[in-house]
Amino acid sequence: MTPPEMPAEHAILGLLSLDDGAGHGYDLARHFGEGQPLGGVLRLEPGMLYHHLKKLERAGWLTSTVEPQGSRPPRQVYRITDAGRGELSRWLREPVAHTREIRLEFLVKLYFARRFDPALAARLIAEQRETCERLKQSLASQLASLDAAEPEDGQTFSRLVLELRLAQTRAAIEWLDRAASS
Amino acid sequence: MTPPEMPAEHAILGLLSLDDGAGHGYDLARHFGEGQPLGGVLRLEPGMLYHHLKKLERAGWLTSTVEPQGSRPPRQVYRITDAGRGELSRWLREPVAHTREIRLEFLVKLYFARRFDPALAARLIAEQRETCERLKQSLASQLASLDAAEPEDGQTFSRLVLELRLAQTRAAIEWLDRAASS
DNA sequence: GGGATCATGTAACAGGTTACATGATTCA
DNA sequence: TGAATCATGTAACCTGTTACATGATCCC
Repeated sequence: MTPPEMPAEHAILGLLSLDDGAGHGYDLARHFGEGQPLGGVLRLEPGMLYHHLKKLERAGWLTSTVEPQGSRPPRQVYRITDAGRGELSRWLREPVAHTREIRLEFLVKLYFARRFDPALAARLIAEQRETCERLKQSLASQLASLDAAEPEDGQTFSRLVLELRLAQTRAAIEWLDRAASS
Repeated sequence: MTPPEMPAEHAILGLLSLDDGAGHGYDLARHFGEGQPLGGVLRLEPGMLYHHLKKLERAGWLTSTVEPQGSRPPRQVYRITDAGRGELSRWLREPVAHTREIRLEFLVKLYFARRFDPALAARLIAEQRETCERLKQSLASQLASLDAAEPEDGQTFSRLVLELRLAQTRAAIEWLDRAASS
């Protein structure tokens, strides 16, 4: 489970959890459109949304029932399970491992953490900051050992790569500090 | 062709172009391993590499011939075509559209631009800087219009999203400025 | 009557990841 | 004898994108 951790599926769990634990596809879809705060971070087309709902049900994190609507087409109503709530809160407590995941997955975590509980959001931000700080140290030491070795072909390029990562990580840390005080 | 532009395939074109225009899969694979400068940016498993080689041949950017080796297994030798060289140089002159693409695609472009011609690298960096600068202005104005509107629910979160993008874009610009002078 | 909205999907395709298959040869 | 290297791939699986299919109802 190290690589992606699927932010889309956790976002669905989060929305259902905020919304009394239940909802249907069409309703959830609105949150992932333009103009919506979540839509500014994570775009989800209807096709993928329905796909994720089925996957979450297979995983035991949702259950579904059909609700006839009379005139309207019947709704497939999904309800989050205890296992689903457990998975959601586990996910909300873990910072992301890589700087590149901050743009998408961390922002989604932050969105829900803030809505659930400001203290949870504060802890998440603090732990993400620590993770980034460790990464920064690691990158800095890699840079130092590059400088210590004798100059090789391609060494200038490798330094540029490390410097870019370092710059992005530093920017993330500064942003996290501002995020902590809002 | 707007979204990905497949850096892996252009990297293969670039390697062949540097290496007298021809090479075989196993040989190319070494450049994408650990310790190699390109491998620090773009990891390519053998399976995907051979897949890309066939795709590039279908596109007319490579041709292939079989070279028997006597004792060793025969090699499939790929040679870059004029169309392939054209595509490569087109790609090398275009900056990437989004900040998130700098980490992978722009770095690959930069790697080859530097090896082909320092002047090409300098132009690429300058154009990428302009693209980032335009992005920065756009983000800044989006932020300003958010602040001008009356406070809504979720507006704080949307501001955080924009501030993160702005911070990452600013960091990229500063890095590009350092890259220009090395 | 015609378009937007409600509501749920399927199909086709593109791309990536991991693991495995094959089989000879060179080297410790 | 056994591991690493040379050399090329296939298979299964997952994620994601785009477009389309269906059919009713509400509102102008």
